[in-house]
Amino acid sequence: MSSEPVRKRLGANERREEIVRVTLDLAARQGVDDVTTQDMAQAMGVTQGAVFRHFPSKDAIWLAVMQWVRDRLMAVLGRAAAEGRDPLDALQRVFFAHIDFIAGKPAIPRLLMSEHLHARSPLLRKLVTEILLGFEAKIAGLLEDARKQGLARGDLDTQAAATLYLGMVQGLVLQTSILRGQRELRSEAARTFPIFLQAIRAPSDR
Amino acid sequence: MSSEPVRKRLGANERREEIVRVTLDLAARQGVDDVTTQDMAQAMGVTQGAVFRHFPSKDAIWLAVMQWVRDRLMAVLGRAAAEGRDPLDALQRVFFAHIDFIAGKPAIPRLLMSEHLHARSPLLRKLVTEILLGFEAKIAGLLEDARKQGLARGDLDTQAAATLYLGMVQGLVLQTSILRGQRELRSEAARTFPIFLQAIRAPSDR
DNA sequence: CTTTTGATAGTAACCGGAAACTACCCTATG
DNA sequence: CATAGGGTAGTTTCCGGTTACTATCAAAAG
Repeated sequence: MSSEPVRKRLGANERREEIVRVTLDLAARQGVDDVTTQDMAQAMGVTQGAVFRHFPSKDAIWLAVMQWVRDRLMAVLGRAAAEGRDPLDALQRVFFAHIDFIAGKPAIPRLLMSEHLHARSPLLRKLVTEILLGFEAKIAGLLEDARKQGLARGDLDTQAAATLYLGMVQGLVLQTSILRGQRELRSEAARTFPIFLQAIRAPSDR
Repeated sequence: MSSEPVRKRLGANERREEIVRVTLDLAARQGVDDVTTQDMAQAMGVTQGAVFRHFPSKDAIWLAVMQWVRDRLMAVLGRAAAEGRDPLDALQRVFFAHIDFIAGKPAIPRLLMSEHLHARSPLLRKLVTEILLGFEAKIAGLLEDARKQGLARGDLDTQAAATLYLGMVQGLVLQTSILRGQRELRSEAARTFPIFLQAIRAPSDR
C-alpha cells in the first residue's frame, strides 16, 4: 500500500477519470452515501481540497460517475444484442450481459437505490430516468420483433413484459444485495430467466 | 399544521408508538437517511432531546420501525392468502395485497434500499433477511401446492419462481420509485402479474 | 541548451452548519 | 410530593466547500 509517495501531479483529464474510478470503487465497499470527498482524496493519495479543483461539487462527481456507467453499460448491451441470432436469443444475451456487468460493479445497484439519487439530486434522477426508459424501450423492441417473427406469444403485452424483465433484473440485484453472502447473483439469474422465457414464448415453441 | 400547541406529556408507550409512526411518515417524504431526530421531534411538537428519553439510539428507532412494518405486513398477507380459493388465487391476492401495502407506505421500499440497512446496522439487516427468506418460503409453498394440484406446470422450479415473484415486486417498486410521477405502482402491477402467471400456469389451463 | 515565466495541480488550514447524543434542570400529573 | 416525561443548552464530530499559498511542468525566450 505504500507505493505512492511520488504519485502526484496528474493531468486534469486523468485526474477526473481517476476520481470517477475511485468513487465507484469506494461506493461498492462503503455505500454511496458514506463516500466522503476525504475518502476519495485519501484513496488517490491526495488532499481533500484537490478533489474540488476537478469538480465544482460532490454532486457533479456522482453525475460523472453515472454517465460513465451509462456509457459502459450501453456499449456492453449493444454488443450483446448484436450477437443474437434472433430476438429472443438477443434478449437472453442482453440479460446475462446486464447481470454480469452489475455483478462486476456492485456500486451500480447502490447508486440506483441511494437516497442521493432519489431525493437530493434531481439531475441525477433525470439521467437515471432516461437510462431506464431507454433501456425499457430497447427490451420492448426486442420483444415486439420476437412477436412478429412468431417467437413470442401473439397476445403478449410487450410493454408490460419489458417492465417485468427490468423488474426481474432489479429485483434479483436487490435480493442478492440484501442476502449478500447467501445468494449469488449470476446463479440466481440463471435459474430465473428460463421461467421468464416461459411467460413470453409462443405456445407452439415449447 | 399548527394544531397542537398543547400536545404534550404522553405516556412512554404511546410516545414510542408515535415516534415510530412519525419516523415512517418522514422517511416516506424525505428519504430514510435524511430523517434526523430533530425532524422527528419537530413532527411531534417536542424537543429533540426528548426523543432519546424513549430510545437509546437512532438505530433502535429504525429497528422498531422495521418490526412494526413486519408485523403489519405479515398480518395483511396472511389474511390475503387465507381468502384464496386455491393456491394460485391465494398467490394473486397476496401479490396485490403486498403491492397495496407498499403503495400505502412509500417508506418501506426506501427502508429496504437504504444504505443504513445495507452497511451500517447489522441488526437491521438480519431482521430484513429473515423477513425476506420467510416471505420467499411462503410463496414457494403456495407454488408447490399449485403444482401438486395441477394448477402450475409440473416441471416448475418453484424456488426460482418464488425468486422471480419477489423480484417482480421489488423491481416494480424500484422502477415506480425512480419514475415517480410517470408510473403508478398499482397499474404497473396489474399489467405485469398476468405475464408472470403465464410462466407458471399449467399448459392445459390456458 | 539553458533560463524564465505562466498556467495549474496540489496543499494546509479553515469555515459554517448539521447531526447524534448528553448533563442537568424543570414541571405536570397521579 | 414523588417521579417520570420533557425542556435547555450544550459538546463533539464530521463533512462539503473555500481560500491563500506552493510546487511542478511545459513552452517561449534568450
